[in-house]
Amino acid sequence: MNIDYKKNKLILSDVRDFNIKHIFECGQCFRWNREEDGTYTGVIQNKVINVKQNDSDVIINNVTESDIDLIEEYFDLKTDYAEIKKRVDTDEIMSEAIKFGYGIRILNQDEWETMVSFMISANNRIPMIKKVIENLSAAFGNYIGNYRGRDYFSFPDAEKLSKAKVEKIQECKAGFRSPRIKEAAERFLKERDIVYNIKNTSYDDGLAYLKTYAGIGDKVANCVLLFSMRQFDTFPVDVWVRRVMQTLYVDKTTKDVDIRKFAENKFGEFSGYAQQYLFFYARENGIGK
DNA sequence: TCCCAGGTCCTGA
DNA sequence: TCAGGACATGGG
Repeated sequence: MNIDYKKNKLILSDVRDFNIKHIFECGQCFRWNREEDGTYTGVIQNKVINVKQNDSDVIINNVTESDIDLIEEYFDLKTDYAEIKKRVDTDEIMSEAIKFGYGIRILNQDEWETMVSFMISANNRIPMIKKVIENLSAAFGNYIGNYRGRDYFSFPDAEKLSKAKVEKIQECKAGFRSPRIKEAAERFLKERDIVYNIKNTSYDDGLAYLKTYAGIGDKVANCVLLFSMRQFDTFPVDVWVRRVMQTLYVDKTTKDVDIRKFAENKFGEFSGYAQQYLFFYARENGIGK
């Protein structure tokens, strides 16, 4: 892969194991939207970024040259996905799932944003989760600018949310999660360093810590660990993963935590990648539904 | 009207 | 420990 910079664009050429639909629609992120021309626009930190793909060329629009490191980190460009696929390709089911979602990459997202986003995901639908996050950003984030006729806002920081009235959070349609979001913001302000250090600590310690937040249970904690803390030996189990696992691997009575442990045992340090291939495969094909 | 959604929390055995 | 219900909100 090569990276060139030209006029607000980063051009990645000869990119392998990279597909924008797979990356942005495999359920790991909520702020990327497909444009009419097939490109995706989203927000990273305080930047609006548009991503276009032509086969093995990927064009990252609306950036400066100094954003190279950020982009490499965010899109996990230094990870060898060919190797990961080899390690996760344990049976025919996984082969099928990997073939289907061949261009999935696990994004390296911000811890705070991921914590709140997945708190919102509890007992909610993906379109609604996206809407609530957009509402919160518009209400409490900073205005970034207009891009292709739409206004964009940064994800609200903890300070702003900690000061917000619960009713105002509720107006963003966060429902019963509203007081939990405010509480999490208050705590995060004091414990920011602990949270940002979880990527350097053990999976077990990180999991235990995250679950002490109201609104973060086993599933959400594992998503946060996987999508923002580079803990890849975790296998979050949601309704889709539960269905596909119960259909294809374990019996119908197996509980979520036991499904997770079964998979973590099977896929080891690559569990998170396996989970993403399976989630995308199950959801796009309605497996178990 | 009822059911359910990338769950979590609380309660009562 | 563990099943069962509540929880905001909106779409099917």
